Amino acid sequence: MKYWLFKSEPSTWSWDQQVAKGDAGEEWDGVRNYQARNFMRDMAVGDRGFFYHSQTEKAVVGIVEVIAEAHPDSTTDDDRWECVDIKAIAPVKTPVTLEMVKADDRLSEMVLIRNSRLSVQPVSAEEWRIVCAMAGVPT
DNA sequence: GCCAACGTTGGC
DNA sequence: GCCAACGTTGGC
Repeated sequence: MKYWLFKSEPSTWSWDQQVAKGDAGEEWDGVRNYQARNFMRDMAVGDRGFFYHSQTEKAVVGIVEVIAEAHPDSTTDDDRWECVDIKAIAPVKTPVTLEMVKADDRLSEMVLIRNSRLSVQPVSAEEWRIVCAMAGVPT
């Protein structure tokens, strides 16, 4: 099982909207970046991810699960772009802010910090465990 | 609202 | 294949 981080501006697609989709989940569409797309191609059903709000909140606010492997992005005819489907698993007890991540030396290598513009990113098992602990989420 | 970082595009 | 120009993202 692999771990990931999905970043979204809450004004475009928020955690609440994701939760409202329930177990049916939703496409993580609109990604137009090769690196992000390639990470989605690496995903398998059952992989877990953090749902991160950029811009206003800048925090991990929920846990999601991959429920469908990469497939063509329905929002474009351009066959270069693919996306996975994800569903909300649980909210975090405590949002883990960018500030908190930056303040923790163990998380200094997170892609969130090293490449802040990447919207879909891998998270190591170690990073997953640490951030879940900060968030009050059982692993 | 600004700016740095970065990815993409297009001309050569 | 290189590189300048440009657009976008996200943090501050």
